[in-house]
Amino acid sequence: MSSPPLRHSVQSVSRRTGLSPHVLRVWEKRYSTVQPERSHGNQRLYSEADVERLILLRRAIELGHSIGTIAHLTSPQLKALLAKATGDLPSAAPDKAKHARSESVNSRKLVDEALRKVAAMDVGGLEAVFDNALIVFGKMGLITQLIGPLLSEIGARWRSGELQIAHEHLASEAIRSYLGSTFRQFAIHPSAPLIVITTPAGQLHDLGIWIAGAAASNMGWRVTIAGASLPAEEVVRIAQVQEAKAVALSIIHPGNDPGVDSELRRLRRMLPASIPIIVGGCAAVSYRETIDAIGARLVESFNDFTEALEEFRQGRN
Amino acid sequence: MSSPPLRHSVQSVSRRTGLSPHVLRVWEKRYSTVQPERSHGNQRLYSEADVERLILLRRAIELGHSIGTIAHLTSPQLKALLAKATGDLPSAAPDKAKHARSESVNSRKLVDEALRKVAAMDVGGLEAVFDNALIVFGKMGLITQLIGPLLSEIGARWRSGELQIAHEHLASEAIRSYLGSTFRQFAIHPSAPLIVITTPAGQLHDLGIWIAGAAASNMGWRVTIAGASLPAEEVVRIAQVQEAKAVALSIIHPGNDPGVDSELRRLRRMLPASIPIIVGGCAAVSYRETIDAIGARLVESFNDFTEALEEFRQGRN
DNA sequence: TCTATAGTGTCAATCAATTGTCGATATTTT
DNA sequence: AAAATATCGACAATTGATTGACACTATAGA
Repeated sequence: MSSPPLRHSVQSVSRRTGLSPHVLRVWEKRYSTVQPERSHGNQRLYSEADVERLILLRRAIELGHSIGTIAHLTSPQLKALLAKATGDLPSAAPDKAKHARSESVNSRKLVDEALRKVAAMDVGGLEAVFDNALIVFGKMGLITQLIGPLLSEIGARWRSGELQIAHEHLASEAIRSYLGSTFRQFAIHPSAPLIVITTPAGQLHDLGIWIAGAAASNMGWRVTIAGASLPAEEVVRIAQVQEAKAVALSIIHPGNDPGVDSELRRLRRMLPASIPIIVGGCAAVSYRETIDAIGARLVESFNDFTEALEEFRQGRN
Repeated sequence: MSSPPLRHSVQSVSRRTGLSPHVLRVWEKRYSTVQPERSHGNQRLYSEADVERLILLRRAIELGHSIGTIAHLTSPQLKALLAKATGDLPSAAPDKAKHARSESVNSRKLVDEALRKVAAMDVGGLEAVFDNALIVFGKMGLITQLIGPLLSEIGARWRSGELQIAHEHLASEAIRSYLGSTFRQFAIHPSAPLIVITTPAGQLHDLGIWIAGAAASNMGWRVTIAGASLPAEEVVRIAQVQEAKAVALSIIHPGNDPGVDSELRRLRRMLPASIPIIVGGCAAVSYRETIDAIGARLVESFNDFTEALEEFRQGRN
């Protein structure tokens, strides 16, 4: 009741929407996109609803629509439009898009921009790029379209000597901290299914954990990040105590570590059969045989992972 | 009650908030942002709550809001505002923060409670304890009075077999993510001094990094977390590119690693003389000789660390 | 193929409001 | 005595509003 409506200044709306103050004003004038109140001194005061509407418009434009054709739509209509273009099918291929071009172009641009920030060791700038991507692509898109490709690129350039370890470390920490604070909505229902995420013992690169965690959290799961290099029996302990609905492993680095095979087998042996195991990460395919043998779910892409989550969510409720 | 409520001078508030004394005063005059008590001689005495509120305002401004439009908001409203801008999925958590039950919460009790949560692998509960401590003790107190002791306890109980690796991992991840999201909200002025924090090559336990980072951030520094196990030359590279005012190393685990000595020496050799090196962590004392030899600053306690930061802050401006 | 036109984003100029900084001087703290 | 703070008023810098112009793009039509 006591909530006097929060108002936003042009500048902050610009940050949140990624639209320049100029554009905000000119849209208002030409299309009456939103009509913010005015302050005593005639400055615009946007409501939260205004901001949300502007974000919707921004996303629609990102998909190739032109402002003139969508400015008059109501917010629900805009949402429907966006849902049709993206969310509807997680197949993530808006192929119908006469404008499919724009999406990949923008994603590519953002990755390049992020790479430049990494090369310049500009952590703040990198986070700004993430912020922008978050507006345009949403949380899931941020991961699939920006962070994923970015990591591959960094890896490639590191191998080619173009970037040093320091760059890789900085980027990792920035991504980890960004994901951590973004998907830290731990206030999720206690009834939500819970997933334990880790890497097999011996695996140090833990970035995959955070990416998977962010994705799962975004799908409405409670997430327990169990840290890296955890022996099977410890993973089992956690999963049991927390009554996890699934366990996910991220395998990134070495593609031929026999230790990983045995860890996978041990894990399957010790974990209650009702708890499925999901294995992903760029090196995961190398262990396909073992994964199949123990009946785990190999996910080879992001969509795979989200589908697996969907599938196991109802699982044994 | 017995403890006199801590009050802060303009100077220290200025450093912690990144707002100049001038701004603090003029805000107070124009917008009544906070109304600190006055000393006998009419000097301002800010409470911890005042500081936190100022930090909230600072962050809101960082996000593009103008002081005039937000100065009158209550602190919870400010938090809501910030949540909107960052999380974008805010409405989910209408904080059950009725912890108003300020029964004599002492730190010992909180540590015990936290330990119970860790033993029960209740990550959410652990974070709730952190939240609680944050309110009662403030950021610094959270670290010194809860997280520090908690880590020692966990370590002790792990050695005694009472807790397993899994517990330690869970707690580590929880702490890391909590600290990360708490202190990454700072995007302090570009003019603030910057510190690079890392561990010497070979050091894997990186929790100390996060604790130091949270502390430094709380003292008004910009923080670059450079990740763990970074070779000296990479640290140097980062420090130079980012024009760091200091470099901090956390040494936790092995007390007698000759590699650490040589890394320290290499670091000192390669780093510009104007950039001081701070070394801390529970195993740091073991390297006292080397630390002294290279003229680095050994910090043996939390207060030491904050003092060192004070000292180097003005450093070579 | 070329051109006209509509749709868009950006810019410049100007005025007004907002906000940060400074100087002068008196007082307090160390 | 030196350093830090308080107060007040003045001033400078930044930001925002408004208007009109301009440049770029795509497309319809000649």
